[in-house]
Amino acid sequence: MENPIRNTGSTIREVAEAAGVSVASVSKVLHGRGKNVRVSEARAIEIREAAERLHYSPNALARSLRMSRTHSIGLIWVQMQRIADGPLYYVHLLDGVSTILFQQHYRLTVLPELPVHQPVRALSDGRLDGVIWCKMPDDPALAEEFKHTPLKVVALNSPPPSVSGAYPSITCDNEGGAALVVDHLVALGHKRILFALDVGWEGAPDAHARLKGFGEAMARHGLPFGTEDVVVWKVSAPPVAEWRAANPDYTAVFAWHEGIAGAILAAATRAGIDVPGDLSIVGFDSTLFCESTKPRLTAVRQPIREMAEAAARMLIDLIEERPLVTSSMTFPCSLDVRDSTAPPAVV
Amino acid sequence: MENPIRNTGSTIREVAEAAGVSVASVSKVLHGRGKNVRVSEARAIEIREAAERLHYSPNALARSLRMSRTHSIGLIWVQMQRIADGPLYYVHLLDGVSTILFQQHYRLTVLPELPVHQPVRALSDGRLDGVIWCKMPDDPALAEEFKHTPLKVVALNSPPPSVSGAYPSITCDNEGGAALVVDHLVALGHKRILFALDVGWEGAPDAHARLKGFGEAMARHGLPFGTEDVVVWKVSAPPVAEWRAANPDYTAVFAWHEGIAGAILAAATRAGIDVPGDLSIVGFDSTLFCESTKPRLTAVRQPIREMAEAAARMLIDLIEERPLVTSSMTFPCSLDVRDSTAPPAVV
DNA sequence: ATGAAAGCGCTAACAC
DNA sequence: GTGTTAGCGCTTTCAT
Repeated sequence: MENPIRNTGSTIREVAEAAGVSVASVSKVLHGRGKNVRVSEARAIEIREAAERLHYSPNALARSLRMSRTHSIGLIWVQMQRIADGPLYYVHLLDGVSTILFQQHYRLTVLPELPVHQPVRALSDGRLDGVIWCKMPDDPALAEEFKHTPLKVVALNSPPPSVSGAYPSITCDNEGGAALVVDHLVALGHKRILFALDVGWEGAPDAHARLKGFGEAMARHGLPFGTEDVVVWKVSAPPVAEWRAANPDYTAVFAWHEGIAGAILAAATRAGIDVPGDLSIVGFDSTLFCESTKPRLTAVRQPIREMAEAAARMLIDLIEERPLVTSSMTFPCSLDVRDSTAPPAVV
Repeated sequence: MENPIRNTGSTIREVAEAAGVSVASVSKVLHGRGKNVRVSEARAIEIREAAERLHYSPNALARSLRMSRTHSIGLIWVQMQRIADGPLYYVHLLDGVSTILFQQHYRLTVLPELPVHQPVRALSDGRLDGVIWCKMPDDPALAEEFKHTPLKVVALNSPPPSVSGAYPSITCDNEGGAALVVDHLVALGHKRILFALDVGWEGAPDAHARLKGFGEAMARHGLPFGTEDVVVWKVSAPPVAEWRAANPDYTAVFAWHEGIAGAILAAATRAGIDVPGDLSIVGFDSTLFCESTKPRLTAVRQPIREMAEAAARMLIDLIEERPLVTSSMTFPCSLDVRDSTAPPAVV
């Protein structure tokens, strides 16, 4: 490209020429920078007029290059896919993040994909002042990358970093949330409960934490729980009928997220299994989706909006070099009991 | 800021020095630019090694400044507010736009707010290659601004620009969608139908188009329709009970979007009005929300995801200066009949 | 109060 | 093949 097409209007230099002054004065008047530059009111007026006449629009790229500051932050949510079709987790997340960001005059760039090779380095290309990284894996390779970049990060819904204090981290109490489910089901009279993961997400830290909390709560109630009680099913076709036929003693299913819970519910209904009469189903992430199923899904609610807001605030503090109040926060979960759970049928 | 903190790692110059070559060679090897520069394989290897050693990360800002190209596009959806709580229109929109963008290696910046004064100029600051502008008003002041900026725009769900060919425009057939509603209600036996707008959105072009289509369809069926059949209600508290008491002859309500439809439904239920027995209710934008109400809402579906994808494709064509196939597209709507409409009670 | 000039990191034309 | 250099548009120091 020999003559790169200008994608901005006129430049500060053109304004300076039109007004018969130096670029320094224009910069001072139009953007209030350059504290050693003093401009008389008469000149200032001429400058503003010239800028108006030329439809001047400052080039933010040039400014950012100079200042090493973009006022844009990135939101990383790998595997987000079709957010409208799946769990509404990401929607609430986006809501919370954007609320704070815009109110603080930051821009939001969404990054649903990352280069597999050296993602941190790729992010450190100057365009972003910082990133909110959702479900960041606790990967030593990433930690190594962080050492060589000044990129600011806060982790959201990620496992605690193995190097303590490596980056601030915001999570919900996944284990406590899982315990809530067990307590609820046990109180209803359930004794044998299946835990369902979905293909492609088996390694998700959230999933692990929920499974862990589940196992511990079962133990606390003196109930048996082992690897045979965990399945990994495809959201597109959970083999509920087959599983049911082979395992008639289970009376409840706890799905690690509400999307797979919905899929299991649908499959059960198709197979003629009554929910909650024959089988209780619970999900994680209580969203609009849980209201739209039939029956409505009992689910754990994590305060994702508040968590996202906290993450955004923390990141801005980090960027603007304000001291951090806490370097990590854990939010409690609660349980929204709806219509997909009931006492087990008396056998 | 005297010593702006570098927010990127090492520079191309440092790599050049480390490898004992010129910056031109580094640029060529690392980014494949500079077609007049040829580099031997041996040198290339040294350069790559040096870059690795220094954890080099190219500065995208500098590159963009030089190239006048950022590979970022903006999505303008003013008044988006809490997307998770309201109609899911914006979620599907985001879904469609991001799908195409990421697949074409563009980044997405979301802009839920715009400066009231000279928004176009503010957008033309070099950071965005183009924008998808949702519900852009047909404002002469905007048109004037567009004349002085090279910013690429495609309008989504906006009225056709008064200056023809000013910018590509993508809409759904709002009038046809409204007609679908009337046809459905009339077929059920309804004769007197209320049209509901909501406070703050009375001026929305979409709302107008739907109202227009509604009136025309009523006329086509030989049914009366006038200003007395249109109300502007607050989503937070639609006065359904009062209206009902004063106007017992209406048997159906057509709300211009599903959010207000849901609010009307809730208010009716609270007032002891049976839906659809006493009153049928229809909304516009058939989303997950319509599945979550009780009864489920009959609503017009606009293919917003496809529209958003088309807008993104068009914008990229514009930016990359490929000839445009069409400068405007209108997508047809359909009607999702659910449980909130039924024949009117026989009086 | 004002201007000249250096430089942020990069690309590409041009010279050798 | 390879290096030199002139910008992209801006901020800021330093001289006047």
